[in-house]
Amino acid sequence: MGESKFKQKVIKAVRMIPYGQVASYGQIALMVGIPRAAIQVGWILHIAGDDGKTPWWRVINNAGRISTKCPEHTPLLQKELLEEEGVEVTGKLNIDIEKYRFRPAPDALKDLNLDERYIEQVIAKYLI
DNA sequence: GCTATGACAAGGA
DNA sequence: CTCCTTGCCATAG
Repeated sequence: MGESKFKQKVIKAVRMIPYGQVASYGQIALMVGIPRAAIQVGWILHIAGDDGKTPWWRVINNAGRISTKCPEHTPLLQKELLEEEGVEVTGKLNIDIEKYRFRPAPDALKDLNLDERYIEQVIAKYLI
């Protein structure tokens, strides 16, 4: 399986999101070391997220909205999966992202091979 | 190596 | 609020 580090790290980061919490695509991109690759995160989840082990439904856009258009993984399905975990989703697919946002501990980020300076940036953006 | 493609993000109209 | 534009960058072909 000659998969890229990027893909492996995205999957790993998404699996870190706890039950009942959510992260944005940009947040995952930041966590894997490529701050502006949010759209690639969506692409990875679209292709490889549905493996039964990766909670793709816990990833939404930073505006707090469900943004999948995939016919196999519909917005309604994502809404239902989130609601099963206690995440409130409005009829217009809006979520209070700050209320449910995954705020990883700095130690957990070290598992993703990031240097300390970079971890400070991640913390500054999402943990404050 | 180049072009096209986006489950994005942020800012403007 | 919604819609559009620009910036972005990993893959696929």
